[in-house]
Amino acid sequence: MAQVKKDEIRDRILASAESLFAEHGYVDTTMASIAKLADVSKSNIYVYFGSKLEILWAISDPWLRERFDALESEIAELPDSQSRIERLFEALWIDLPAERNGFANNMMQALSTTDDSDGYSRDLLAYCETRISTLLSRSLPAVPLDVQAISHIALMAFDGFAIGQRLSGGPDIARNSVRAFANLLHSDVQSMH
Amino acid sequence: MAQVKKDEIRDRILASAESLFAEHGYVDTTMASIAKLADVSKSNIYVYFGSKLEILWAISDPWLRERFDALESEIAELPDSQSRIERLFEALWIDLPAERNGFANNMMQALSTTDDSDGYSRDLLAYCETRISTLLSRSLPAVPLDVQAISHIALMAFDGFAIGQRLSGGPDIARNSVRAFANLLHSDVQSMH
DNA sequence: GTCAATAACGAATGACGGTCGTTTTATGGC
DNA sequence: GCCATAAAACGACCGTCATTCGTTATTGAC
Repeated sequence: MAQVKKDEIRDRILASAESLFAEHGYVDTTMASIAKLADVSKSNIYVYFGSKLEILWAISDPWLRERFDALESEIAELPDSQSRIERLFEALWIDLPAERNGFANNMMQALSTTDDSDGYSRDLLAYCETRISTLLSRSLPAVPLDVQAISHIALMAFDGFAIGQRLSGGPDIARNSVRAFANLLHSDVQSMH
Repeated sequence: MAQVKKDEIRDRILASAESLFAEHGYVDTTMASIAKLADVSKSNIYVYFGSKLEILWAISDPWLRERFDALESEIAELPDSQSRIERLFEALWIDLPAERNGFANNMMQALSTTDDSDGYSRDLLAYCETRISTLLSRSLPAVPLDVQAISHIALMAFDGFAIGQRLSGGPDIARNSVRAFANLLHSDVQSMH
């Protein structure tokens, strides 16, 4: 009995925001620029999304889920424990933080400035941690150690790598970290046999 | 030959900002409120500091250095490797992120939103990583593993714990992470003997 | 005491996220 | 096909904030 929200407009807003967030970062992207690129009035964006932050999560959520799905398939193909673990942390600490011009850093901007009032963030992070736990369990030949705690550390470090992406000294350090951590886990599990 | 900057004014500005950042967080603290509490005009703050961000670093820098000094003394007193390592990660992942109402999160806000143009951040982070490396080397009974890489991971995870402080599920998870990681390192080094 | 450099100030300025009042448009009942 | 209406869409506007500007007041050297 009235006009109805169009998926196409919603998608245009998301595509516009995604592109601009990736290029300039979350804080340096204005609602005006999102509106302009989407060819929609600024105020109309608020018909589709409650806030700028909500747009960010609407982009981040499916992106992360998709990346974890892809990673799960990829890891399942790998033959041995060592390579599975290494691939897991490589994806989490190198590939994901670098993807789409460091898009993950936008999530860190949001997480660090948000006042927890968004249930969003907590849920999404919890989801990620669960996925990491599953991947880790499947990657190891045996599961003697506290997988949940290790997964938590891995996720916390992901935050750091996401932020550090444009700062900390190049990809070499990250690569060493991946190798060192994988070795640590691997040798620990080995020693239990 | 002219009026001169007064240390007392500078200190008042820093004290005011420190208190407000701790209470409301970096983004929710306004220059106006800093000025008011310091009993200084807003514009005069810019005589002493180039920007709001510069104030944050002027507070963070000595704070971190002092905390590392204190931690170093504290760890030196501990009798065995296991307790030294645990204390190190407890300080880094629990105490420091919680201190002063989550002040470390303000640094994360700054790091994630800054455009690297500040050499500040990079230097300070490098400094922290060096301190962690030293502490880690001194805590372990032997140093077979890649201490630098492990320190890097520890610092990256610090970022995550600093952000997660107000989000992630309570202190229990962090405490488990500390224990799990300490065990991991400890048993790894042990196995080398 | 005078001079010049600059600390200190109050009043702008420009951007930004978000809201408001109004207009336009799609839709379902007739 | 037409009307009533709810909601999408819009442009103007608001409040807030970091930062800058033009001016005044203070200081130390001579």
